Amino acid sequence: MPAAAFKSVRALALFHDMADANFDRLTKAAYLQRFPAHVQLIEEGGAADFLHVVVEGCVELFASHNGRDTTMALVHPVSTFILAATLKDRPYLMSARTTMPGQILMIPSADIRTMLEIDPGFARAMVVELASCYRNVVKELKNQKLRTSVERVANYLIRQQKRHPGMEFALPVEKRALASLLGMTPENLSRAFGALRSHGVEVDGPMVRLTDIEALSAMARPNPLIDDFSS
Amino acid sequence: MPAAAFKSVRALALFHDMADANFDRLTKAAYLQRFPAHVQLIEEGGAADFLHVVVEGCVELFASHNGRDTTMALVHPVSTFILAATLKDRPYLMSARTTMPGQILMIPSADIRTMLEIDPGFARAMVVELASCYRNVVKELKNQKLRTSVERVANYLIRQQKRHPGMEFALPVEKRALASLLGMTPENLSRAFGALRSHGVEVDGPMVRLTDIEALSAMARPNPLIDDFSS
DNA sequence: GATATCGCTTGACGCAGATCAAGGCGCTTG
DNA sequence: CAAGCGCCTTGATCTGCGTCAAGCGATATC
Repeated sequence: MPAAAFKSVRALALFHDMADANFDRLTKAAYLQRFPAHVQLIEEGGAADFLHVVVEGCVELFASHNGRDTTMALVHPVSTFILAATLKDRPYLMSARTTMPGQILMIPSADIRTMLEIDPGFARAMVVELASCYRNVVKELKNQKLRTSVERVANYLIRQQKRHPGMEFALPVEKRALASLLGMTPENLSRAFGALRSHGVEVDGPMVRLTDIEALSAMARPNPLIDDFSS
Repeated sequence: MPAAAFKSVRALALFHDMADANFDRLTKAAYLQRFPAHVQLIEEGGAADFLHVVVEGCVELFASHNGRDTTMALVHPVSTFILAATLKDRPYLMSARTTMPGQILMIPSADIRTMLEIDPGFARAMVVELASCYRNVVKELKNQKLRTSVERVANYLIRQQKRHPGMEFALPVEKRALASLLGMTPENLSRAFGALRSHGVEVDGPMVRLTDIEALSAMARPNPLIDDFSS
């Protein structure tokens, strides 16, 4: 594995407290692979043979049922996904596909489970990581059940703005995927952007500028117990 | 703590691998309390001072935002709730109230976190427990995003039926709470029951009889990746 | 035993958001 | 450069579900 990738994975909270020897052992058994855009990495219902780490690019987690399907989350570098299935040795609950070219590190699940037994630091880090994942899904569920679609869009934009230093930022994925993540159709996302124009939202292709955060916040009513993905 | 309660808590997977001395220490610092029905135990946003265990009765987890509120989960004996907030030492994301008289064991969060450091068996069990919680919320999110309200009701009934040996069973909570859990209004839950009559669903007060599981399943389309809460 | 209260049901209505259809724009491809 | 395709937008229409309002039955209260 290239030194840069090695270093960035090592820096993850999940692997930070791990003994050096154990981390080396884990990465020796792992594969770092490049993928083009729009490649399906895992399929819902399949066996959880690998823990995946997005090193570069972006991965969309989605789920299907009865012909419908919905985006569950977007995973950005550097973070892991489908940790829980790996640990429980249970089928994946979500499928995953790349949204752009990137690099994925795949670590055999069996090695992760072994490491859990022998490295207490890793076990503790895992507890914290899983607790965070759990809380993030709970927030997403609250977001879905307690807000209208326009409110979800508005709060999404505010959250994105906070991650970016400048005045404007680019949507990280296609609008159709964003719409699905927010639990709405692409048509209604367009209309929502239109409705938010009067609250200082300017959308031009993938670029977004929020010219009046005050006004936008007043209608969006952000709530740390839903929107703060770091707590 | 009475022997019966002690034993049932000890039997939880979460505490099963823990050293005896550590479990004793944990329970010594804990409070077992009786509560009447409809008492709020914790408030969303509050500090996570205790890990709670439902020993008897039933607890409703719910969340509020902007005047709306929604039931997030129903917790039956014997299981823990708000594990993640306890571990991360972060504010609760959900409020909790009893739906009937019962007993709750409250273990100081600080003790749980200490135990995580010193008892590797506990840390491992915690990983598995959190992974299960995470997967259950993911399933709930899929349930919400991929199904109509009538489908959610139908699948809920099928799930309940599986837990009960006999021909009929009682709804575990008031219909209004059930409606909220299923992401709909009480009015629409009534109408959904009406619509399901033609699929062999007979509802009389809190009692439910499914006279034609085949027909019900045909319309509900249960899916283990959404409905199987044990995997 | 009359009355009030609460949980549930039923009907009428309105709205948010899905669906259907058409058209525009920027990209790729020959 | 033209043709074709994918993504997005806009408008028209449909519908699932929420809201509002009234009524019903069981339990509680005096």
